[in-house]
Parts: sequence; structure tokens; C-alpha cells
Amino acid sequence: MARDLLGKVLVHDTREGLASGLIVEVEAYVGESDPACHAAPGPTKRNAPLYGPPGFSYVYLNYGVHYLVNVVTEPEGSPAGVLIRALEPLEGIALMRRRRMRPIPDHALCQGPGNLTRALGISLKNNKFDLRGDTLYIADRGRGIESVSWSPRIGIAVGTDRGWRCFASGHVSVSREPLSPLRKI
DNA sequence: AGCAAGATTAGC
DNA sequence: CTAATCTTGCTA
Repeated sequence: MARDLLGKVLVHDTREGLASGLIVEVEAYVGESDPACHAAPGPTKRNAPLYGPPGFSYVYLNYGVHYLVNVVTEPEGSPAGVLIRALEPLEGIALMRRRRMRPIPDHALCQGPGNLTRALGISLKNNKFDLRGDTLYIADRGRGIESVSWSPRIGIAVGTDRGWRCFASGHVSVSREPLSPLRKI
């Protein structure tokens, strides 16, 4: 589930160095019946990773400008992914700032799905990566998120009825506050 | 072969 | 509020 990814750590280890951040905001895109999911039109070349085994990455170029990274969550043949929308920077902050090429406070370096891939140096080359590997991977460092909020997903025109965005309540690195949180746990 | 749209962001 | 920027997927 999307909730389980909150509090985990996304790490990208490259020649330039290692950068990582605590996952504080995600959105679920589930199945061909979800109109906002890239699997909605059925299998295509682009969404192939969604139909693959869980635990792999699905990276794509959005608006011709930003790379967005998902974690494939369902068994092979069942297309679903969780979009990572924001991280609290942990390691490699100097490297992140260099990649962002812009004066930004620490907490905002990985704020937003396009910004975090830029800060971590994630691109199309990282598509279909095994997230239990040693280049782009998710680590459990025993850190949890104490308070979680849910809201509709952001930036989409369809499927807004589903409250499948979840984030660390009130965290400074969350991309933005929800218009209407559905519940808090 | 041509075209419209898109899970965003920064700048005016 | 809008431009930027380009790949995918659909239509002809």
C-alpha cells in the first residue's frame, strides 16, 4: 500500500555521490479501472513496467520537462504504482543543491515529484530498476511517520474522486497542503 | 505522418 | 496565469 512507503528512505547512489530522502508524500494509481492511472488505456509501451513485478521503478517524462518516479506495487499482470511526490532530504544535500542549480532551503530540495527526481539525479535511465538493488533503492531505516493525512490526488483531471494521496501531516517538505483531507490517522 | 495531451514547475 | 518541452499514443 501507499501508506507503507511513507517513512521509508529513497536512495540514489551514483558516481557523483549518494543522495537520499525520507518519503513524506505519495499517491496511488491503481489498475486499468483508475482513469488517472497510466494503465487506464490497457498495456502500452510506456506503461509496461506497471504490468511487471512489484518492487521495480516506473519512471516517465512528464510535460517534456520533468521525470516522475513510481514504485510498482502489485503482482505481475496487475498494473499499479505509487508516485513519490516529496522527500525530506537526508544525505547528499550539497549534491542535491548542485543538481537543482538554484538557492533553495534544505526542506524544499525534494518538494514535488519533478523536483525530487532532479535532486536525486533520477531520469529515464532509472526506469524498471529493481528497488531492492544497490543503485536506486528503497531502504527501511526504522523511521516511521507518526501522523498521516489523506486527500484526493493532485494535478489530474480525472479520478479526483479517489482519496489516494497520503502524506506526513504538516510536514514542511510536503508539496502542498490538501484542499480537502478525507481523514487523518 | 501529424497532432493533442500530459501524475509539473518557475517566472512574469 | 502561462510558457517550456518532448514522448507517447491515437488517428488518418
